[in-house]
Amino acid sequence: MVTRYAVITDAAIALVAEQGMRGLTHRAVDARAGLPTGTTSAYYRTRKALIEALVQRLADLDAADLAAGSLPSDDVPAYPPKLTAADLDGIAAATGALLDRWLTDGRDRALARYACVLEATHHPELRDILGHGTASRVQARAMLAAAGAADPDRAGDHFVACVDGLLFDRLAGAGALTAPPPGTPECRADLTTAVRALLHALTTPPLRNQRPRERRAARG
Amino acid sequence: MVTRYAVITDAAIALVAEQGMRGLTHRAVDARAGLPTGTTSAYYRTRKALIEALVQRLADLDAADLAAGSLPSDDVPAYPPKLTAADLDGIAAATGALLDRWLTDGRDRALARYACVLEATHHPELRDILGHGTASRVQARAMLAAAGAADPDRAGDHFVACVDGLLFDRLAGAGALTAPPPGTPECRADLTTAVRALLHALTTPPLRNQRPRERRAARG
DNA sequence: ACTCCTCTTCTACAGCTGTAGAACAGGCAT
DNA sequence: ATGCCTGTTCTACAGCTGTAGAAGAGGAGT
Repeated sequence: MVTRYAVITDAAIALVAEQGMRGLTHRAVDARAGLPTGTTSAYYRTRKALIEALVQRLADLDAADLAAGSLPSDDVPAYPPKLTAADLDGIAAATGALLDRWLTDGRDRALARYACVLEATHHPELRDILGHGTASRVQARAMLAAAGAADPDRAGDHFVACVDGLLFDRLAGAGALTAPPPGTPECRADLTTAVRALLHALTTPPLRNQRPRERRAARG
Repeated sequence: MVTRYAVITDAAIALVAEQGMRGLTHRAVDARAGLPTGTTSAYYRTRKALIEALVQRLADLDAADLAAGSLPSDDVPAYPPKLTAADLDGIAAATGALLDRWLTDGRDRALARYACVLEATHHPELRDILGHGTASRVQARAMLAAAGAADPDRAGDHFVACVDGLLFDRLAGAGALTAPPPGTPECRADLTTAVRALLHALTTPPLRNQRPRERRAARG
C-alpha cells in the first residue's frame, strides 16, 4: 500500500515539474492526485510544510534509487584504488546513460529538483533537507581521487556542477532544442562524450603550461 | 532619463531573484519600484505580458553588456585563426573572472535568468525571447573551432552547458557553501581552474584510447 | 452498546492576485 | 479657451490561495 503522504508528495512533484513552483497549491495537489479537496491542506497545513515534504520526498526517492541502484545520483560502483583511462571511459558511459534516464523517466523529478534548488536560495532550510547531491558529490570526489586528480575535492565539485549543467541544459535550456532528443542512443553518446572529456580533463592536468618540475610530478 | 519600462522590469528582475517567480505580482513590482499601486498593471495588463517584458529586459541588458564589453555572456575577443594553449588559459582566466562577476554584481540577473529558463519549460514563447545564450553559444563554437576541436558545435554546446552548471552550482547549489566565496581571488582562481580543464578537455581529445591513426591526426 | 481516537472530508473566511475600467492630469494643436 | 490625446493614478471585483476549524466515519478497546 502506498501511503497517502507519498501520493500527495508525488503529485506535488509532478505539478512543480509541469507548472513550476507557482502551480504548487494545496487544491491543485488534491486535484492532481485525485483526492478530495482539502486533503493536502489537512496533511500539510502550511504551504511551507508542503514544500518541505516535497523536497524530503525527492531526497527519499533518491536514497531509494541509490539503494536499488536504479536511478541514483551516481550509481558508479566502488572504485579500485587506481582507475585507468578505460575505467574512466566506462564511468563516462554509465554517467551518460544515467543522465539520459534523468531526461526521460526521471524528467519530472529532475525539473522539480532544479525548481527546489532555486527555491532554496531564499529558503535555506530546504537546503538542509535536499542535502543537495551530497551522495554524488562524495562519490565524485572518491572517483577523482582514485583516478589521481591533483585536487580531488575541488575537481569532484567541478565535476558534479558540470554534469548538473549538462542535465539542466538538456532539460530546460537551449540544449533541449539543439541536442539529440533524449532517450536515443545518440543522446547517450553525446552525453557520454561530454562526460568523458570532463573526466579526462579533471584527472589529467594540462601539461603544456606546466613548468618541468610540475610536469614530472604529474606524470609520476 | 530612465524609462518607466526599465524601472518596472528592473524591479521585476530583483523581485524574482529575491523571491522567485511566485513573488512576481503586479502589486509587488509597484511596491519594489516605489511606484503607485496599479502602475505595473497599467503597463503590462496581464501577468504573461509582465513576464515577457522581464525576459526581454534580461536579453536587452545582456545585449547592452555585450556591446559595452562589461558583463556579457562571454566577452572574449575575436579569435585568431589558431588558438594556442596559452590563449586557452587566457580565455579560461577571462571566463573565470566573468563568472565571478555574475556571482556578485550580476547575481540578481543570473538568478532571474535561471528562474526564467525554468519557466520557459512550460512557456515556450519565453524561449524565443531569451534566445537563450545564443551569443555565448555562437562564440563558444567559434572559439573551439579556432582551437581545433574535433566537433566544435557539439563541444561548444557542452562548454556553455558546463559553464552554466558551474555558475548555477555557486549561485544556488551546494557550491554556494563549499566553494570559496564569490568576489575573492580564490573564487576566480577556482573557477578559472575548472574552465581551463574544460577547455583543454574539449579541444584535446583523450589520446590514450584512440587508435594510432586518429592519434596521429589529432596531433597534426 | 458506548466511548474515544484517528483519519478523512467539508466548509468558512480573510487576504491576495489578475484584470478591467473609471477618473484625473498635463501638454499640444486648433 | 476648448477639445483632445497620452500617460498616469485610483478603484472595483471576481476568483484563487492559505489556513483554520467543524463535521463525519470507521475501528479498537472497554
